[in-house]
Amino acid sequence: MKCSKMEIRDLLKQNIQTALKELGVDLSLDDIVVENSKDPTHGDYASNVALKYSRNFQKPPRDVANLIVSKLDMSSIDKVEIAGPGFINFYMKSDSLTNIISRIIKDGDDFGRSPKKGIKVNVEFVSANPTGDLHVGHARGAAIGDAISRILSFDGYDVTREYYINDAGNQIDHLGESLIERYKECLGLPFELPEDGYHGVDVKIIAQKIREKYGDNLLEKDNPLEFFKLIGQELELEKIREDLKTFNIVFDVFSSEKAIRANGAIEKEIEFLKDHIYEDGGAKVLRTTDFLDDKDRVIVKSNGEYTYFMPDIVYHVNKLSRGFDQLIDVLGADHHGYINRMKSALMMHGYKSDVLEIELIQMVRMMKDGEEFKLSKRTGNGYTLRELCEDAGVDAARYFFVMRAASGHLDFDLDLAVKQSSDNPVYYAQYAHARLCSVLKTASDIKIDESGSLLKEHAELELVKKLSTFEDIVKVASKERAPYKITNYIHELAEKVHAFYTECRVIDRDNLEVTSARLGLCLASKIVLRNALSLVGVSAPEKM
RNA sequence: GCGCUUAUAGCUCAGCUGGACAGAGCAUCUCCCUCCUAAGGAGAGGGUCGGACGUUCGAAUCGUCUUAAGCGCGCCA
Repeated sequence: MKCSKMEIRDLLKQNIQTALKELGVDLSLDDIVVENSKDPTHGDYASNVALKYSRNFQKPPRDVANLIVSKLDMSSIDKVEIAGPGFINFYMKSDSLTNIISRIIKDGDDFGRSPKKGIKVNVEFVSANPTGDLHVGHARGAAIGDAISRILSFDGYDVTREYYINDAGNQIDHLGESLIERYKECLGLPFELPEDGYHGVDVKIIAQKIREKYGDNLLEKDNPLEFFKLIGQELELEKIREDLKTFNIVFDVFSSEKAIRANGAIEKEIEFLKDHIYEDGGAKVLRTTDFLDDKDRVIVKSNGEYTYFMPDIVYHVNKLSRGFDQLIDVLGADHHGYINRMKSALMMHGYKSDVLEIELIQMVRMMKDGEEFKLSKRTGNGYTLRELCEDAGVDAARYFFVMRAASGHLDFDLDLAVKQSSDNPVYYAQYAHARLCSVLKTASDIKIDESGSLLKEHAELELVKKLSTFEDIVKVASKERAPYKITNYIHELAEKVHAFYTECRVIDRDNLEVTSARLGLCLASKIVLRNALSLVGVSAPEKM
């Protein structure tokens, strides 16, 4: 038997590579494609090398395929077929497929995890202004940002989750002003909410809290606005932190714009960039068109104020100065115009354009009874993350947000998310896990066979094959920053588990050998399902 | 006007970076619990991959053009 440390696909690639070498063609492993056959009549694995490189041989693809096949090492292969225009289909010996089971059981929670790469990645997400509750748009960014972080970390990156607080802009001024008016309202004084202030009930609640905590005389302070700004923001942030915590997300770093601006950081940055800056009508403009942008960007307005872009440059430079090799910003899709200007600014610092990667998240439409809704029935305000967690549950919410490619719009079907049935993909997957746990528990007195050598039923081998692709899926999801690949995988794996469960009865007291082997498969499947679910922040219940 | 994104089954989406008859899930229709959780399984119908041209042995995938939708283009954040 071959060494089991490697995936079968990689073994086949090597096998083909050496065969080609003997035929005088040198290819790297990356040039050789071996895929899991979608169609079982095409074997377990298939390769198109003969088609792809038939030119090198100046022979028809099928002849090339024959040549390659004649040089293959057949020790782990049951049979090989040449099909269609020249595909090589591999049928593996079943033990070479099933010996992954022992490896999964041995690695447990770490199955699929890559060794540390020593690469530091900063993932910035949510970064909502502390001026109100998180809404569903933030929630999708949160779910995706956190899932990306989990996946990268599992794939061996050193990940820091960061939240950027815009606490220096005039949003906070508006918050302070609104709070003062709401505070007056609490005291029974005449009040008038500022036009561009925050009119929501949540601000009123915070005003009440402030009154309860700090008393009725706050307006007599020297600078009540500063006070309300500061306290208000603190309370808002506290709320956001709590909501994120119930959403199962914990940030490593909260960065404050104010702190980053301190000590003349902006002025120093302007000095640093001076060769790329010109004046136009009293404003300072950054020549981003020298790099990737299609338009130069104002960084200092003619009235001397900074645009939003300016401190943001400082912030990104700050992040890089903290030693990160890679920055990832998870932003709403409406920020796409922002990508090239920020990259340009970083390039002025000598960074390559791809140190910063921006994941754009498309809008979420909340659907109920087949219709879109935006507002909460209870408060009349925007529908918040907190309400979503209450209505749909954290697991369903996180799964749904992540289940589609970030670049696409998402229709969030609340009815479906709440439904406890097979239509609901979250329950489908969790149920598969719970079923496995249930079997393992019922048979806890029976020894588990980890070799997999007795597995030969179709449903068993299908499941095994699915298990063996997990490591590959993780790498792809990591590379593409694509959590939805994980949920797709979860669904496929759950499918195979359910099929196996119905087709193959596991516990048979009269046939302990087969029972043991199937228990091994159950355990391995349970482990992989759990690991996959944890990558998207969804729990794997033992019982449902 | 310029730029970005999207277009695949009635609906919501995959399609592994060019391959073998385009796949799931909902929804519709059949069938399956004397047995480890039926919150499950097996099967059926449903598509000229927005349109046109091109590159290639081979295109949903790459290129150009075109149509439609969303978004961005301010000394806004």
